Amino acid sequence: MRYSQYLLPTLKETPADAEIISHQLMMRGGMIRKVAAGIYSYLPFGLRSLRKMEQIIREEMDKAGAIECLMPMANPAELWQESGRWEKYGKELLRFKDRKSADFCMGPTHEEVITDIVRNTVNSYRQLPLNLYQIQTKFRDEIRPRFGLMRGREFIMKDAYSFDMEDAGADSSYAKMFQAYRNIFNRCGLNFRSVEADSGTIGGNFSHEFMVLAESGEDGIVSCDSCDYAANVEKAELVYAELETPVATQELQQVDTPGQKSIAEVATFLQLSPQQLVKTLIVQTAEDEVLAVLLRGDRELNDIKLANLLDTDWVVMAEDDVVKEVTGAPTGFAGPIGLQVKVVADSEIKAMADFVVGANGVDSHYRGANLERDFSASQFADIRQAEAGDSCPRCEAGKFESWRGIEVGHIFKLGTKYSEALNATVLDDQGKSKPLVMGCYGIGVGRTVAAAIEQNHDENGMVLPMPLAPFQVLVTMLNPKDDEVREAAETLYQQLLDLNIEVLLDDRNERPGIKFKDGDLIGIPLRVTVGARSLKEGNVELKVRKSGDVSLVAVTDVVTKLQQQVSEALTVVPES
RNA sequence: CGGAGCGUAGCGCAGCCUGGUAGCGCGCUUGGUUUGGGACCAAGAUGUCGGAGGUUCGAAUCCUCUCGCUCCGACCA
Repeated sequence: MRYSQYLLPTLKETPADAEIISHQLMMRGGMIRKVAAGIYSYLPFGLRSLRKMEQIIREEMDKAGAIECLMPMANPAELWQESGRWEKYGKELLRFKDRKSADFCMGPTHEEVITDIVRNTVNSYRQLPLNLYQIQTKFRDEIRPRFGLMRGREFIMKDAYSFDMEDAGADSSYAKMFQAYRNIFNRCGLNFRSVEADSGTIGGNFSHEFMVLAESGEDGIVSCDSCDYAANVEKAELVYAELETPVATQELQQVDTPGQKSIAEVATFLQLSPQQLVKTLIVQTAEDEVLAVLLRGDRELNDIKLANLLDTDWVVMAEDDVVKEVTGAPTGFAGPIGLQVKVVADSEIKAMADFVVGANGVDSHYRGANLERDFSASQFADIRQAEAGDSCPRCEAGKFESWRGIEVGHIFKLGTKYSEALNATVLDDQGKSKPLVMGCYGIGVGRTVAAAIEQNHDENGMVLPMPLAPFQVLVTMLNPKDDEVREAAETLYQQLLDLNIEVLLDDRNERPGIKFKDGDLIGIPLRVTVGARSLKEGNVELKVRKSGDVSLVAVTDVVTKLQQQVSEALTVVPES
């Protein structure tokens, strides 16, 4: 491709509404342009990366035995009503009517449609297992789209759905996808973790997320420093070897704490550390049940664990007036002593004695509070958020390390939730009708490219890994008006094209500074500079974008060298 | 959804408080000089000041409504 005839509108300045680095660089590098909130156009340069990502996914999915298909963006309401999600999915589901006033929605995911296909086309166990996937634009009307392609409303997703007769078969389909996903992200050259995750509202009982490690990640994850356990903090289990309640040494004593509401304030006021306090949260469940939750002062509630424990869809912090009603005090002074509502305590509380709690009165706390003697909890459980330094639940010695991650893939075992709702059954070898056991597997295509930039950039611009880079080689023709320079660059360009190397020739009539700056910004992995100075000696300059290493290479050798370096950069060492 | 902020040229912004000819930088066009890290000179083009209504002799500026966008919050007990 010739730069002079291409559309690659780079920006010198950072657009005001781009918050994170990948969004800024994708805008500045002429990859995307915003059309509306959370909705983007992919310009030619960005599309090339996207297509590469898609191709890697296709190859690995095909290799794992999945089959590509394509389902519609517009879904009829009937299917969604049948699964019950027309009501349940909420405002994220973009609904509209056709000219006959029939209800439709833009597909945010395609369980309904795929299950409909399979129930109408698959009748026998002999046709299984089956894994169908598509790469399709999804629409989810997010509350708050942000970060460019990272959380858009319209976005490209690879979604796959597996169908098996038995649970064991579904496990094997899941395992294949797990490995395919590892292969995909390895091939992209990404630093990622596969972590255990909560399956959320999609349902099912087992799930892994694939997280690209990056500071800007929206998820917290922990991984063990000595075994391969890793999990989303929403899910990460905590274990305590033995929790012995220390002997109480203090009497319960009320203390005035004027205006001291937060844990930090109370701890400072009483000259104690937050670990010596117990915080009492008043929460409400989806069913409007109000209860109190106890946590060590420095810990954070994991509301997903709590919701799972209580077998409810969600829990929220109670409103101030509810807190007042339950505790008799404004928020900030709740405590377990004398409370009339159910009390659920984090297991860790068992290991505490002589702690401080709210006294359910304005500007009042208790010191020297002790379990059983002063109050009791109806249930102890793991309900707090895991943190760095916590012990690994899977191995003896390990401690958690914590990371921020960008969720680029998520795989679920669905079970029979959708097949039962949509009556997708097949006959087994006994001639008996059985619901299919399903799994579903997603990858955010655009998000993965954004995550790759998030992980691979420097102060001058993008440093995309070779497998995702829009072009492999940039040939910079320094002075197009110099015949020798022009001819040498043109020849090189042609030779690279002949070898099927993806090359962008910067033949613009611009000053060198502009070409170098743009070259750094767009981050093509290998850059050859053809200029009069080196050419006099029969050389061109080869610069590796990532390392910044520059070397003089003879014109006669450069093609071979480039070919070698491109192919090396595309070679992935397979996982053992 | 709650809170905050912003909509002025393609991009980044000033002007608004205190109403009176719509500006700056970059980019763009033309000509010339330049050509190894975002050049210089000269001459240009470009705006429903997000939209609607109101106040006023007069509104980018004041008032009301509306639409769009961005950020923050959803761990405070």
